[in-house]
Amino acid sequence: MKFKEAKNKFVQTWGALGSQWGINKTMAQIHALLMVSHEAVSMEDIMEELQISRGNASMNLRALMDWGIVYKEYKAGERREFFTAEKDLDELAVKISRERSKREIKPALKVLKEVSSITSDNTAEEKHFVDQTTKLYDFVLKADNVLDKMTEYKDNWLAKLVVKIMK
Amino acid sequence: MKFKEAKNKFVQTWGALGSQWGINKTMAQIHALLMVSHEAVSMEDIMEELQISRGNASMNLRALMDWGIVYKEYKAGERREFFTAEKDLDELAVKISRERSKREIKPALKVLKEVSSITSDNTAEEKHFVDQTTKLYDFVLKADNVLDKMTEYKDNWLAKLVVKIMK
DNA sequence: ACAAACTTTCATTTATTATTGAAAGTTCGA
DNA sequence: TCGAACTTTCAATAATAAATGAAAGTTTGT
Repeated sequence: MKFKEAKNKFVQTWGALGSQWGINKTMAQIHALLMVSHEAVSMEDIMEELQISRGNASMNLRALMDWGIVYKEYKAGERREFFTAEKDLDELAVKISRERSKREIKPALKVLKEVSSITSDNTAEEKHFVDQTTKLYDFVLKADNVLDKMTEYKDNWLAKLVVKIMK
Repeated sequence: MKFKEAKNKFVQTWGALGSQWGINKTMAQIHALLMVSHEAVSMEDIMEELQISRGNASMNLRALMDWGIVYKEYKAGERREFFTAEKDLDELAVKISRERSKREIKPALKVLKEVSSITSDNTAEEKHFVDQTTKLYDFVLKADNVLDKMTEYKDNWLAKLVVKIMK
């Protein structure tokens, strides 16, 4: 396989993977492209390589920056902006975890707490509902805490986790 | 909040969460509904509660059964089929992890291995590509192994992980 | 072997989500 | 302060994904 082909395959695969995890394809592709670029890339070049419009590039770059995993860079004497991705994988995972926790898990926890707190008539049906949603709340809370704790290690957290868990 | 309202809110929330994680809304809603039902539910009742068509219900129940997190149940003297969800959360998490690993992570790993194995000319560009995709391969492989190891505990794995990790 | 009771399939339709591109906005140098 | 070079916004459009529903399929009791 030649470099260009490999790069393209990587970008496509990363994009498809993104879709399956609820991240829009172009966003994941831009991220992939920046991850494997050895130097910062202009919006123009991103548009060209991925064959996407200016608006699309702009919006998804903004989203990636909101996630904190892509950065703007300014080059001396250049008017236009360049972009780079976070390339440290531990850091990348930490940021993605934090964002998903904040955006999705925390709000879900809030709802779980609410719905598990209804004052139930004691029908079997309602008792089961309260019981099950309470368990779910506890479970998700615990999982969220674990994630948080793991990412606190920050540096090399996955490797450290491997050590802890394998023995 | 009344029971019916709480149940509905839970089902809606679970559905929305599903979407954000790449699982279709109805599939997640059916799963939510079954999770909090104290007894097996017929297809007719699912259609009624979620206001969906027969075809939709059938297809998503099939998908949930393929994931191994919803089961068919037969009641004595009843012609129609009833459905229940896996209610043990450890078991549920294990099954979801296994499936996502099999369907998404493993294939991605295959591609990462491929693209990181190109014979690079030694341009900085190509060297960086090989380096970065190799790192990514190692990272994803390690993460997948951790997931696997964790779910091997099966019983109460999250609680055990909490113990390991917090100290 | 038939028909009632039920489930599955899949071509068509509908809903959702992503993308485009042109206009508006911004920044910077002269 | 003007205008060139660039970026952002957002209404319109296109692409994708999900849902419908009627026909085909299956199972079971008689």
